[in-house]
Amino acid sequence: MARIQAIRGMNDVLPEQTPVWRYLEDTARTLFEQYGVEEIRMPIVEQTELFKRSIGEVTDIVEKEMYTFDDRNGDSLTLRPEGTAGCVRAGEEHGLLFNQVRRLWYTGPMFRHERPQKGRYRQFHQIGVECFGFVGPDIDAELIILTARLWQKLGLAEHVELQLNSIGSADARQTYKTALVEYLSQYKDQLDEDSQRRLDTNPLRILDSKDPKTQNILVEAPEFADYLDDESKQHFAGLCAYLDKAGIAYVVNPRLVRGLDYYGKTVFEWVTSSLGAQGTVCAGGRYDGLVEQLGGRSTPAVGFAMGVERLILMLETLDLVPASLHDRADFYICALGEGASLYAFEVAELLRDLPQDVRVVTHCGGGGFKAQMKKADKSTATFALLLGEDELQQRTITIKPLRSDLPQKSLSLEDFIKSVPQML
RNA sequence: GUGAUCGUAGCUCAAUGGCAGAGCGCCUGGUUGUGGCCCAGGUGAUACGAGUUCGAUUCUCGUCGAUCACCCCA
Repeated sequence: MARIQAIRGMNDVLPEQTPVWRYLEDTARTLFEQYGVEEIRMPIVEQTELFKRSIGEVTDIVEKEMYTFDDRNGDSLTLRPEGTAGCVRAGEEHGLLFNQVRRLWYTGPMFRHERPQKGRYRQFHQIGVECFGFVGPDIDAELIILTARLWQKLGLAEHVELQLNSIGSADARQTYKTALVEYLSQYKDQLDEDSQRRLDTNPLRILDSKDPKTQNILVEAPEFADYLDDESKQHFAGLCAYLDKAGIAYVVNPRLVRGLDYYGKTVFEWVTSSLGAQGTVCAGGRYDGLVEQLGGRSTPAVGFAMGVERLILMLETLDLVPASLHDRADFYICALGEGASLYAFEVAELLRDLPQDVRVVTHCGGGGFKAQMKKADKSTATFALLLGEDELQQRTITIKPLRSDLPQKSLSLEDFIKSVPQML
């Protein structure tokens, strides 16, 4: 009797959880509309090549974390590990990026074959925004201001910190990378194992190594700020000016780098200490080279993605989920006897006909009033409607308030329906 | 991919190399038409597979899964 289970790291979102998910999604959606950001929906599967070309061949994501398989016709396909590549592909394919500006957002599942732990799953969800065609730092600032407003709305503002950095132009990064490798190579033996490996693969990553000895060596390392190109410097200064004016606090973290190859200039992360090891809840940056790299015309771009599971985890641990989210019924209709049950359905449909989207649960499955009332209580309904022989004969409704001490009363069906708008 | 801890009822947890317990939940009754509180009764479990043993839920191994951390990342 081996039961079939969900795939490791791929979670069901149960009815108790879905209201929180919707709360987050709705809040974000409303906010995006306030900023003129349009929704786009992309497929979950893309050609493997798309991710190799955008994320970078030597990144961990591409090397060992992608769900890649051959289609029946032999094409190599991959479950998307992130949203940016697909968004660029779609925008490019449909001419959305040609000679114009765009603000786009999307949400959905992403897939990475990692070992699951708190705030990290194999199927996880992101809400992302990507903006195309804007060169200046104003759009970078706007995106950060947008996210800050989202934390405000969700009550998370006190629990997240904005970290900011500029990783400069590709040339500046290359020059710095060479200098860093040269410096670190002197101490190669003293570096931790992972950092020794990264010396060849991704030296910038060594900067945020957690190993104390490595951190010690880094104290004397060349500073990236000294290698930053003038254009990136100005861009960064411009961004900071916008943020200062908007009153948004940030920490410049010179060690902040990105795991994906396509970033340049602005990078930022919103981090929290309330989630354990997975502290990043939202991260993004500028990627001016990506569109061209994927075969399009050179187009400046900047974007970010939020980790939905991580944000929900935060809302739950910090007890910031509004209790009202779990209210899901206005009326629970109890009926005793066959005739009354038919009457109950009639009443229920009349209620649902009303213009204000009344939420009605009819009791199905029989049983006495006592059992039905228990269900009514559990249903979160504000009122129980009791229909028995008397009500059926007289075409009346007995209304019992469940969340207050007000007495129950009986009304004619017609009067009841009329009074519903005042009741809710 | 690496390491540590761990899998007992729908949920949270007990216990034992020899009949597996509780609380919550759920069902019924205490009210032939009334929820919450209370009382009584009922329901229901050792992840899967091998091994050791007279006997394994307990000991060993494997598989699957969970949790936390590393790695990586949202």
